[in-house]
Amino acid sequence: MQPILARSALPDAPAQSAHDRVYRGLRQQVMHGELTPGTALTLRGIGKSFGVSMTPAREAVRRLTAEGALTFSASGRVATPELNNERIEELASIRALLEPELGSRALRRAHLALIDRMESINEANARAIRAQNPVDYIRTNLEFHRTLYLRAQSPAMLGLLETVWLQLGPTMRALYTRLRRTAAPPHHRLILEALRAGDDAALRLALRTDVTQGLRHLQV
Amino acid sequence: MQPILARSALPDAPAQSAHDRVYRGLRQQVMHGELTPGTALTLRGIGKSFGVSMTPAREAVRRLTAEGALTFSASGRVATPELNNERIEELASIRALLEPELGSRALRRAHLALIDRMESINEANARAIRAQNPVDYIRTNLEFHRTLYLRAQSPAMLGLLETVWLQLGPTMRALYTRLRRTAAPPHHRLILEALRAGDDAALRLALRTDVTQGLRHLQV
DNA sequence: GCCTCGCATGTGTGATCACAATCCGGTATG
DNA sequence: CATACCGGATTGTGATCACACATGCGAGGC
Repeated sequence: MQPILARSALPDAPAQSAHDRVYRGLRQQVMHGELTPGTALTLRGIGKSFGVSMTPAREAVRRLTAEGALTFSASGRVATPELNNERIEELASIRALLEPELGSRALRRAHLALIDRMESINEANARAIRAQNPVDYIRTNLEFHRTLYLRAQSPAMLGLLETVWLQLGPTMRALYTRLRRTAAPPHHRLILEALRAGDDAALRLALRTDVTQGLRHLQV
Repeated sequence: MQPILARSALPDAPAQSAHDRVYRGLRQQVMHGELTPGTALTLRGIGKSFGVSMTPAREAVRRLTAEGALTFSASGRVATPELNNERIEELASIRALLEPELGSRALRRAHLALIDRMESINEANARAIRAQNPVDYIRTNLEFHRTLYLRAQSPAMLGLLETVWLQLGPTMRALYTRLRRTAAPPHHRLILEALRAGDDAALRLALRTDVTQGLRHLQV
């Protein structure tokens, strides 16, 4: 069964140029944790794997480094970021700040169909866990949150949040393989219950703990 | 007298390549309100004004559009963003979310020298108002806030905030010329007082009102 | 006088190239 | 056996070019 995917927020619309295809492709690889921290990339390599020259690859990389999805070494070499604990905690606290706010804004507009959709994504998330598939797990987990936040009608805030997700992508992948979850994240149920009850305070709390819980047990 | 300027947070350090010079130059022009909303730019024009070819200009523009400092029209034309009221309010609410948090984090580490520095920047801000100089006004105003937030030791959060400032740059310029302030922003005094008193709640409130006040009276 | 069509100009895009810096092998040396 | 060194291969950078397309101005028609 095909999971229902909510469209991403940042890249607004169609716009199919070569560098844009490369950008979206790389962005997805990073955000969904297909790359582990410290993975080295080369412009020529990126270009070849997307069937384009260096020029569009360079532009895509510029965009992604601007969003923190990739880092430049001093000599201009590009790689996925290796975050220290301090930075991870800071990014987690930003999530803990933004996500309850987005959830709260979405709450007023959340109708039953949305909750059903989230429920279905959450089941796909549980399947990914059973299948020990880290990429699917990360993807469906973010999908779950994004589906809610899209209802907040706050594109700028969602864009900022996706930037944070992007920075955490490779780290989340490394984290996942380290602790090998076997059960679904318990807070997703709480989020859904709070949504159904229309309880703002409970929703904020559930989102906050879901975010901090996932990243707390990390010792790099 | 030369105002004391706190270094920006995002572009970490030295790194002097051609595209980086262009990036920093454009970024400053946008953030400080040297460009009004809707100003059209061309890659060749940018390149010429910085003495480089199109290539570095293109990369700088990509970075800046990724941060929301510039927008692409459908045909790839680049211009400073023209924000609608909805977007302005959203960005203001993001500032109202992030800035009290950053201020609160800085409060614990704020010593007297920092407050003195902010006082001095605030005087420069008042001078810019008397001189009817919008760019200096915006620059010193942001400098005032950034000087405080740098103490929060939260580079990722400050980076996100600067992205928001960047998006608001041209709009703040347009706003400034519309309402022609004649007095210093009243909330800066409250911020300084809360800092001196070490009062977290008062500081959060003062920052929040300073941010929302400045952008509330805007009807585009 | 106003609108429409068409062409000249301007503009972004992507490919290619030359170049300098960096990295990474192996080899020689202590 | 470990370490320093050297040279070839790899990599990012910036310039330049050809091309397709959008834009806008001017001429012609209504």
